[in-house]
Amino acid sequence: MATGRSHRPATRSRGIPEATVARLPLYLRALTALSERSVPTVSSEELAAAAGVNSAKLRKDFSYLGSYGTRGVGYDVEYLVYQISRELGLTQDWPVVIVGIGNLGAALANYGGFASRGFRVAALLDADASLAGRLVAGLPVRHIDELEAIVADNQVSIGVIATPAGAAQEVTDRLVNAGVTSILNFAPTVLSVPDGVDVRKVDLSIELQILAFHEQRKAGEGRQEPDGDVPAVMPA
Amino acid sequence: MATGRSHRPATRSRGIPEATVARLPLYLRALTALSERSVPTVSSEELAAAAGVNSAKLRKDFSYLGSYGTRGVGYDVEYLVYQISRELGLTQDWPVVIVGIGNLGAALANYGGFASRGFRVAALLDADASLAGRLVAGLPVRHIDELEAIVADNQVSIGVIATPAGAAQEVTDRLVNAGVTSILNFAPTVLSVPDGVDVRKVDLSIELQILAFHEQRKAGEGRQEPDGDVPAVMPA
DNA sequence: CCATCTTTGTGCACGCGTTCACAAAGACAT
DNA sequence: ATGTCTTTGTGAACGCGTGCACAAAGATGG
Repeated sequence: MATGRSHRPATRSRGIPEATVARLPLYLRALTALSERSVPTVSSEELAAAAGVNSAKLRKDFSYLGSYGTRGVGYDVEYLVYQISRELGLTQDWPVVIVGIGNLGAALANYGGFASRGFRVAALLDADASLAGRLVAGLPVRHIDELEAIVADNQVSIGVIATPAGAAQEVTDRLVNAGVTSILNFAPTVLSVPDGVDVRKVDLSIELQILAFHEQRKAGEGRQEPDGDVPAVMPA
Repeated sequence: MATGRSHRPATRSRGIPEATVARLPLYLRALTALSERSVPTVSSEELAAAAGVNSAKLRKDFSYLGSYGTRGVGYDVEYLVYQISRELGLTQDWPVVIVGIGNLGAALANYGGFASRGFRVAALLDADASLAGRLVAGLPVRHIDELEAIVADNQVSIGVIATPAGAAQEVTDRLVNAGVTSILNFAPTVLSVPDGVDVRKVDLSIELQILAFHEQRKAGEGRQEPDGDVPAVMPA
């Protein structure tokens, strides 16, 4: 089994650390909000508070992009919006297909955060033929068998998987075969992909489990734990 | 403005590193799949492949929980499922409320990964009164004004926010006031919470933007980039 | 033109996370 | 019982990310 690498082991793409790249969308959102309020400039301290990060970290992040600030003044909001957008590749059009139009797929199709950032939903696909033709977010749902043609015709390079876990790998294989090189996976499965294909995973229940861990710790803070205790079930 | 800390700066809760905690749900899922296939034992190598991680990392992760493996054999699947579940606090019942029953909220309510891991949806809440009473995933949608009573009556400690960004902070304040101490936030906003309250964020569009960044890098690999060039728009 | 004040950009140190590589431990065969 | 073989558990090294703290840079006022 060719187990594809899901996420690069901290590849520093063109000198920009992965951790910084992951924060750029955060800054971009905060800056967009400032821009809509016609705020001309912003200091690292203010912007950091708005984005929920440390100001030193923010300044270091920006320093990887270049020296876009003015000492004593701060950063020009519009200019920075442009620079970050360009760096993230959001100044160009990214056609995406969403596969699996259940509740989650519909939520994604309706999500305003996509269209406003250069992402264009090229098509909604589902294996359920009875869904075909129904309008979701103004787009007709199309049958999964049209996948290859749609990807080719629209030069789609990004696919979003919102199918049940069982279908995710097959959909992935078809997407990759058709030419998709980036996949956002909402299905709770580990996907195998060839080298050169990026996969990012969003798992709804994992986050909840992490919260439960910390919540348990809070609750059991005063209480005496049996801790190293042996459970009822013993190993073979 | 009291800007609440969103995520602890790598607090090592009870000796278990945060990074390890974040991977435990991954292992748990892989182990559950093995358990369903009645596989009795599994080696770190096999399990690591199934979970999509490095085997050395997996062994080190498990070593924080204790010595649950048998050298020369591997790990007992059932035993490990139990240990990880207990560590994550999934052996107990966690009532959660979901606020904002749009497409995303409905998707979350229907998501099977919750119920199967100790999470019980105590209530679905929405500000839209016309939704009240409608059944989603077998549960009636209730009005947001019932929030405080529901949280108190069911001893809810975990809240899930799937509202539009504009409503997220107000909902958060009400949840926290009512006694919720862990929040999973799907709204694209930075939430302010008092100390002692955990917030985890899932942002649908951020992941897509990170993919776009890498995709752009792939596309522009051979091409000559102007790179440090000055854009048409100049800063003030 | 000079002094002062604000805010950036970054050198440096520290700590966490990852990975390697191997000794210890146990299973299993003879 | 003894040796071999498999696989765990972990010591140690390394690299990345974070945050402090400050010098450099520029704005602003006199």
